[in-house]
Amino acid sequence: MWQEHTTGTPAIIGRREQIYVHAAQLFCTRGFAATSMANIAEAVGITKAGLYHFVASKEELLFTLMSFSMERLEEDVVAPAQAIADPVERLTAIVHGHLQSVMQVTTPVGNPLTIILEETGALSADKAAQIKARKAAYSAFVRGTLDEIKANGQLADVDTRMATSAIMGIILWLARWHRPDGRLSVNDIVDNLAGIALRGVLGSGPATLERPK
Amino acid sequence: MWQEHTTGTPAIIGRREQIYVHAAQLFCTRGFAATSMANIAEAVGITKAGLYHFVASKEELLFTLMSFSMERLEEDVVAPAQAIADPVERLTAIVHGHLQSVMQVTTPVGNPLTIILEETGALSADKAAQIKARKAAYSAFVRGTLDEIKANGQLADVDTRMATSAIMGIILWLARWHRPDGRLSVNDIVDNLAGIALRGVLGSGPATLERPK
DNA sequence: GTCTATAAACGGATAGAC
DNA sequence: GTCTATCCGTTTATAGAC
Repeated sequence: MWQEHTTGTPAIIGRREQIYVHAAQLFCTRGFAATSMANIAEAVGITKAGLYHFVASKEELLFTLMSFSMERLEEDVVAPAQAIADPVERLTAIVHGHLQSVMQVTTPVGNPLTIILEETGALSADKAAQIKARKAAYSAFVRGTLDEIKANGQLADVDTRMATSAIMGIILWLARWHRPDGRLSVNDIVDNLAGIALRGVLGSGPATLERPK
Repeated sequence: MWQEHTTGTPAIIGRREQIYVHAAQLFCTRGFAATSMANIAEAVGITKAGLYHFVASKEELLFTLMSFSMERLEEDVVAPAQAIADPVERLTAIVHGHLQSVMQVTTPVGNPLTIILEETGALSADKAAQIKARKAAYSAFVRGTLDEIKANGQLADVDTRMATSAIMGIILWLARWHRPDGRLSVNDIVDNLAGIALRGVLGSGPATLERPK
């Protein structure tokens, strides 16, 4: 589906794929509500009516993109990590995998597929519930792994919900700001951020930090 | 300006303040583009035309809120931290201060003043440039502090831009998910997240982390 | 599959009465 | 300071020709 993934041979992608790529970029840049179907049609190079030959509605288009995004996360990040028994190793795989996944598609507007996942407010109640449930399952997977690490005495003295939030924050913020023309390589960015996240949540002795007075 | 700040005596706040509070909450929940002036008027309890007696335009309303939000950050977080000479102490104050600031206004939709700062795309070019410049100044302040820490050999082996991003991600993600009815106290959340952020970026010996194969 | 044309509703913003 | 009424551009979505 994603144009950037095609390599070598000239990209031959159908109208449907073109629509998804351009819609995701526009939703990401301007936001869902500020993007009109006419904007998307123009980006693709067809008319608004032509666009409706492929998609039933603007909302269905967003839902399709969100579902695809969650599918990538589940298949590319969660599934491989689930095969890892050791929780510290598993957490390392999750953090690196999710960061890699975010960096894999680098557009001038960040990572559209990750960013549009925050537009659940634009979906009808039942569609929003579906996406939220899949997000909650991912979050529970991360927290469960942190719980195991804590049970093994390998976690820093932190609440596992807070640790999950911190890790998510680091990853999702990357998706917002990263641009393909950056100074650092993909691997450098992943290593830096994963290092900070893992060092932050994993215990390395009883070194506690003081709050400022 | 902010309703939650009033204590003791019954809150007597003017129309203008009511408008700001409700607009910020709506912009935060639905997004700027998805919020109509009629929505805001209804929340305040006046008509759309009545609303225009107080605000010149929808965009000016957003800009006012964003400017106020940056003012709070600069006065409540940056200014006190600038008085601290030691860079590690200063970073600790910044992280705790910013987290406290985010937690100070806790609505059922997170922290509106922080979240609406991501709507610069809805502003005209010159207004957007003003807000972006103030954000960049804050970011440079954090990174400069990290540079000093690195020069003192007290930073983990990370790029200071990446460390800034990680810290921001942790704080901004909190602003998105936190709800006032939570299980943990404000201090617990601040301490947990600040601990993770500081432990992540500060060096505690040459303990490097390996990437998964 | 893509177009022109158009329906029906909603958006920001204003005029002018009270 | 708040209202009713209204202007006018834009929006989602559809009808129907080619």
